[in-house]
Amino acid sequence: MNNEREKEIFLEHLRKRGRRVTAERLAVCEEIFRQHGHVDADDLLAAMQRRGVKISRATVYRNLDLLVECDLVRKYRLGRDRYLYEHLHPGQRHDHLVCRECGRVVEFVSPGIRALQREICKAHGFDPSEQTLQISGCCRACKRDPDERPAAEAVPATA
Amino acid sequence: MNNEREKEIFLEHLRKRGRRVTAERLAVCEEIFRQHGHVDADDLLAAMQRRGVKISRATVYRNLDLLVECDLVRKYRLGRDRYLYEHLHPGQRHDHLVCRECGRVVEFVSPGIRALQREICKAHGFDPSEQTLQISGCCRACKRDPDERPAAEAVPATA
DNA sequence: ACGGTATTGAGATTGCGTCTCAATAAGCCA
DNA sequence: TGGCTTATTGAGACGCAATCTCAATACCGT
Repeated sequence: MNNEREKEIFLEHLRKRGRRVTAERLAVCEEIFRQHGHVDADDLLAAMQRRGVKISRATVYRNLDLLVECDLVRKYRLGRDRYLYEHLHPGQRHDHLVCRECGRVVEFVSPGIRALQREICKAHGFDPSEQTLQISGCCRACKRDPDERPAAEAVPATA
Repeated sequence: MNNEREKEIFLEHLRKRGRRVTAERLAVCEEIFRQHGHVDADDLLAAMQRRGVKISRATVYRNLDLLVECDLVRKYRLGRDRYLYEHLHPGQRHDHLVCRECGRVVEFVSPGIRALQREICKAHGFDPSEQTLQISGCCRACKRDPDERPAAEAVPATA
């Protein structure tokens, strides 16, 4: 993983807009790159503090938004709650199945759906910047054992 | 529009679960059916109060959720903000293009995407209850005249 | 190294959605 | 129909994520 390449994208984005490169910005950038799957802002803050980084909650929010601007991070709401942030590898867009019972999240990629989305945008003269497809329902495990929920805040099984 | 048919679905849903039929429930049901496009809970409350209905905010929320349960109303977040509620005509599922500039919302239907979604669910043994596809970006009008935004909180152009 | 100015931090603030609990009323039954 | 049980309502409190405020800090062009 050459995070260097992506960090450079971030720095470039900052410079291009005359924004400053600060220790906090680099720290947020590095931390979100270290994370796998979906994290919320407080998770990230906690992780950074555990690592000894001194940074405030507001700054984490602010700088995550900067990373979203340059497409290195995706920001969305999965279930219904808070925002989740996810490190976005260039050219690896995916969508989500979310189980309402156990919270498990499964990622999937569908080139077919992607293509149809592009068609729809073209038909409407619409210039897409972000596309979110999210299917919530009941996963295989929960259908089988409606009670025995696999560890509530679940594994982001990348199936 | 025979809202009668749909109102009956609601009443049936209530009875089936031993829940009571109240004036407030009927009022929320009728009001959301009267609305076109997407409204949030407070819009709906205001509309009802304007109409002389006496009802509390909490009750609006509670009863909207009841309507969501029986698939007469869809509840989701469009941009990033609050929940939006939308009267759902049976068998007319659609998805949304949302313009980040002017807020305009365009609905579209894609049977092809629907079919692919079903396939994906099947492949994962996933039992879907709600599917949301949302594409945000820049609409034709805003691309043409980046400044002249058509009436901020926009028309739900059903194209 | 200096100075102008963007950025940060700590805590206050906002605002949606939910919860609380006493008062009310729906609906079953005699 | 009237009485009784219990779900539902209303008013306001509450929780909580995200944003905002503004003085202190530190980035970066000169």
